[in-house]
Amino acid sequence: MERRDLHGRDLPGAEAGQPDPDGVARLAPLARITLGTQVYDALRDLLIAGELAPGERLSLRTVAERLGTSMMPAREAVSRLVADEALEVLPNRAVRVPVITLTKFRELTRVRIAVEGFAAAEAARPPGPDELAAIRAHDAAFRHEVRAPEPDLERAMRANRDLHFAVYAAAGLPSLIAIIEGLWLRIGPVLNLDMRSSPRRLAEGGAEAHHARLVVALAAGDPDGARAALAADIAGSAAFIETTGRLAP
Amino acid sequence: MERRDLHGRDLPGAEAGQPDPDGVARLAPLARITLGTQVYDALRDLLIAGELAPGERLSLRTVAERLGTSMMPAREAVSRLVADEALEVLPNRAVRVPVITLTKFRELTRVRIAVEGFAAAEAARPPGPDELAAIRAHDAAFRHEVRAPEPDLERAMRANRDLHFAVYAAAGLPSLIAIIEGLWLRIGPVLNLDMRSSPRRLAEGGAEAHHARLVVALAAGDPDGARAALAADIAGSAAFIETTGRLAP
DNA sequence: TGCCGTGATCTGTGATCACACTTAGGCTGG
DNA sequence: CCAGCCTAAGTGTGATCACAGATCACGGCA
Repeated sequence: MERRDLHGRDLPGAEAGQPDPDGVARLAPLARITLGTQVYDALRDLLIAGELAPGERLSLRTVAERLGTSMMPAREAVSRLVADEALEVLPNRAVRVPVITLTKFRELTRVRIAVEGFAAAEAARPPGPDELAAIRAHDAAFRHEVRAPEPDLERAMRANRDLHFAVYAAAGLPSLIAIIEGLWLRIGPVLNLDMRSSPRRLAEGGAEAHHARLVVALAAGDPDGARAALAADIAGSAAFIETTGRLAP
Repeated sequence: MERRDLHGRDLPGAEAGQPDPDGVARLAPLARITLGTQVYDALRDLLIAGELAPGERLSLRTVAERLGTSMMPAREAVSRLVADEALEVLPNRAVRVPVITLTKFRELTRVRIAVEGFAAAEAARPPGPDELAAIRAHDAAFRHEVRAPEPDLERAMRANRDLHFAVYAAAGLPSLIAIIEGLWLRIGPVLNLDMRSSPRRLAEGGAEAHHARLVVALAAGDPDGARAALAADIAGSAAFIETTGRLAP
């Protein structure tokens, strides 16, 4: 779903099998992967997966030691996450994952509906055949996981995420994807934490139906339908989160 | 326009005049302003103002020395700006202002129209009286500056920026403002650099007329009208930039 | 018993040093 | 005269040290 998700550098393609005419020409420039970036990705995954609860405090030294590096890469990673508002520094200089208030959550939801809805609409005019195929695959994976007698929450949420970002990728606007990733980074903790606490609700929110409508609209090249379906999906999960009442006032 | 723009800490309000009953109670917590943040703000202003040309290279040591700090705050500032995609590190580890390609510019423009257009629509339902007054003031300042016999480019662009962000602030969605600031940070260099090279074009782009329509729509509580006016404004200035042909293919 | 000073400990911030790597310029050898 | 290497200056990255400020628990005073 994301440009750094492979957690490694681009394969230089130097398999050294049979010699390749102008093989060097197809060498991609090595992806710069610094320690700071690796720490950033690690913390980022923890946040999106909801493994860091809102309000939980972080320590640069602890993070550094846990990941086997010095304090410097941890510093860079944390300061980047603070810039993304995925972490915050209290006036005491303490670093923690932000506690989202109810009003802030609603605000983020409105912004998500606008931005992600726009992305879905753009994806619908029209998506390429392989993009549509990828979307359908993630949709099927999500449906299969949710309908299973023993649903694997982890896989279901990943399928949901992959489905969403496959749609956004089909919009062909990379800068929009970066924006959406920033939004997910901020709602990830509350969203996935609550989901984790009550797994079966995953199926009840109507996500399955929304996804189905979304795929149909995309395949039909119907921007407004795609936007509406995605907005309903977001609104549905947001409403569920609000019912859990775990948000600060 | 922005939460850090004052470049200083909140006045503690301790004037030590006549004693104030529970005066300590009204002390606001001091705003945390680190050196790294100050460097970040300084570079940020340079970028938005177009004083750093696309392709221009930066050196941590140079920045640090110029601002009278050690290398550390410069590192933090630059890494944050890289995270915002307002700067980029080449595979050579060199840091420079990104050169925007024509396709990238068009993509950013489409995203801007969607996001900022949404903000304008939200601002129109309806803006508070003082918000509307602020918007009108910035609009008047811009018009006055553009119509002057000897237009001050600097002031005109600042009035334009203040007008836009006053509208976005009226939408009441802080996270949306942060997103838009990130977008402006990336188009700032190309936009303001080209504007600077041909000052008089400022008046020709029709910005004045678009602003007028925008203000009317906002006052009338007409979301669609506001969105359309703002979209036309963005599209107009983008079209002008493209005609200068300074963008990389 | 309740409260406030006080110490050790831990926090983020900034400075400084070490290192691998890139780049540009001058020199040498043809 | 030109191509080649090769040194020297400059780059970002990472580690380590120093320090002011915050936190928390213990112990003594009221």
